[in-house]
Amino acid sequence: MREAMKNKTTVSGVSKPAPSKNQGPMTIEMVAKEAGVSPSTVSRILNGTAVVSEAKKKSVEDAVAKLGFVPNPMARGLAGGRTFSVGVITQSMDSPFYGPALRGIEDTLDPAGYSPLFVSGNWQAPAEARCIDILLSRRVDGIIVLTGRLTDAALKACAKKVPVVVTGRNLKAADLFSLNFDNLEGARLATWHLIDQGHTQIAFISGDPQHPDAVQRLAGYKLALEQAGIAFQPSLVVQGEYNEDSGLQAVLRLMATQQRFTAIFAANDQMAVGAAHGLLRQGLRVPEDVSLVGFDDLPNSLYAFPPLTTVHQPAYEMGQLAAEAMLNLLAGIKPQLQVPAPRLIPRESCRRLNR
Amino acid sequence: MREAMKNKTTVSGVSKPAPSKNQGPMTIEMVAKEAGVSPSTVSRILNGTAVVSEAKKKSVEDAVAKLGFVPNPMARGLAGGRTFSVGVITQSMDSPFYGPALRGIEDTLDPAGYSPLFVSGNWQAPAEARCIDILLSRRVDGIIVLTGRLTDAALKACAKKVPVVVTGRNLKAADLFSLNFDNLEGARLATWHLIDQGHTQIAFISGDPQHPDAVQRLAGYKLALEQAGIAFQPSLVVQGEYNEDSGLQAVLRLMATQQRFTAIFAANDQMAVGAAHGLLRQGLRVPEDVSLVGFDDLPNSLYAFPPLTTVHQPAYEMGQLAAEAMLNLLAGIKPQLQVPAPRLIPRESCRRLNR
DNA sequence: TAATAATTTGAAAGCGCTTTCATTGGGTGC
DNA sequence: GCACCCAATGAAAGCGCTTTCAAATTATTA
Repeated sequence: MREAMKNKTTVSGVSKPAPSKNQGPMTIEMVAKEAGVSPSTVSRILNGTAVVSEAKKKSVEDAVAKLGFVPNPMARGLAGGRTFSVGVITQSMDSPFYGPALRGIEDTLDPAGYSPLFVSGNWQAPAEARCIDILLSRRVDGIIVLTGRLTDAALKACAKKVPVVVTGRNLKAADLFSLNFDNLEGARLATWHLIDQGHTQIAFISGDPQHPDAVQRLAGYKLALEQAGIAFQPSLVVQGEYNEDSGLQAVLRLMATQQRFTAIFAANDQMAVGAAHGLLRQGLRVPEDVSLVGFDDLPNSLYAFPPLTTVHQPAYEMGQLAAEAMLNLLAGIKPQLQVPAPRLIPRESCRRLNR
Repeated sequence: MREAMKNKTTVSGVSKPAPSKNQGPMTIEMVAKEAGVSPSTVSRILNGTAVVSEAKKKSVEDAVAKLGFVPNPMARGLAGGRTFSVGVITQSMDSPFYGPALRGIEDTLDPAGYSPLFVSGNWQAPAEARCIDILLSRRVDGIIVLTGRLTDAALKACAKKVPVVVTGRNLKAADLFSLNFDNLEGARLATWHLIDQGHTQIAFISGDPQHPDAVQRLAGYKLALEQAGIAFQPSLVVQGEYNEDSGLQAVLRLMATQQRFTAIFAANDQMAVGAAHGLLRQGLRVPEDVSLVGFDDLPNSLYAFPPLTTVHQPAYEMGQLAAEAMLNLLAGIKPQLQVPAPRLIPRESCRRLNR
């Protein structure tokens, strides 16, 4: 079997376009002629839109293979009203956290014949709204929103026009599916891990309270404390902004208050890494002097110093799930998907407190 | 205004014919009517394709604004043969190195009215070839290839069909522009920095030699050595694979050889971080016992432990430049762009050797 | 076997836009 | 004032595909 000959659109080799008097781009009509049927029939076979006799089906498939025909998505889009593309609103193309989710989306959409269209909202509601406009103007068949700051109402309004899948929320509406990771439980787990190791003075570096997950994670922290019968101390909570530097600053502020603590739970890994630097700068070692737990399990956290104990958030799988949900929605099926439960990943940034 | 009626493009539902004349998607014809001109004129004004009287121009613009008209890209694509989208082949959506480049591309393309279409090649030539096929089948107006493993010939072949911009290479062809970062000079700089601090026994963790930049960086290392009159010792070179773990393994192998060295230059930051872990595991401190230099200046390297001395590679700017070059190519202009020179970023992972 | 229903198939009408081509009014030159 | 040219505009022909709609074919029933 010569694979090489099969596909003339391929670029991988030095493969020149076939010598045949390949006039301009290939059309469905040429396939029809080759197969000895009408263009309508070819279209029907290509899309599985109607029953066609086996014989014709075979001959069309042969013709398609022989000519290496690929339908023009523009024409398809124009005529059929579908573009086979789904918009994805992420916060930043290079976010260490959303990156894997994007990959999951791509990997899931691709085999289904859909292409993702990524746009960045940069953590700003107006920018995200603009993203939606751009995507709608590109006539995407659906939109996946990775968290973000849009109001629930805006999302529901969007879902009136195209199917929407959103992560990090809990809302229900027609043509709108939401996937939510259990941030509260994750944070509870993280805090509990520290408590379990004998810590009672646990500081918390929170994220921006504008962010629903930040709120949830704070709640999880409090819940664990409560379950352990430890009084919540507001002065042990310092706010960061989900990035490294803010974690570092948070630690500095925390230490300036003279508060005593033996452990820190940071609401995400980036802040935890920043915190580790802050501690070090103050002459404190992790985990000898202070235990540290993060949240997210970024790929990098395994190589943090020391390797960071954290709560695994399955970003790649979330991407896959979101894409799958979108495919369901697009197919008119109600998605029945569930996000994996949070899992604590113990590494070397914590130590058991011995009194 | 009833939103519910508007959405006839929805895929999931059975689209009903518009109840009233005015409903359904807006078309250029409606704008034409509103402005009292012909559709052709509207098109010409929208695209700036021909001279039109000021008066009509004004009235069309008003009509567009009033109706909130947005041209259907499918129709535009079909009729005009352009999609206003450019394909971008990256290696992985979540690569810490290419991420910023993607952002640069997005930021540059967007204001010009182009949308990027990102696809991942996963460091495999066949996958990249498939990416090209996908992009071509989507009828992108041009393709930006971020490094990758395709052969030069394949790229040139691709450039016969659409304009191509590629990073990490040096090739010339019609409708093909390449942007190359000076990896050799960067590596020379890094090595020289160590030499300058008194190191003479400098190990090198190389990247996969399949990779042109890996080869260049090795050459830069050798060049610096030569310039300093230090003999190149093959046994001080160990190969990694551009990821953290391979850096760690490389250090382990290096130490197993009993080779003496006071510094390591890793061909990228990820391997440098891995190397730091490997050294630590062997009881060696950075920089007290071994100085360490990386390459790339990943956002994260500032928060490595210790903050990593590295060679800054302007990924975001590279993305911008690539996009700009593509816009030039698309406009029929020959790009005259240049990549910024490598810059050493001294941080805390090196120390001066005092004898 | 005639008549009707069911199944395939092809012809043709768009989808919304760009672009060629022809037309309309002026200017211009003599 | 007439032939001629140029700029501005509109009519109409696609771009390549999907999807009616109706025709052609085959299966079923009386």
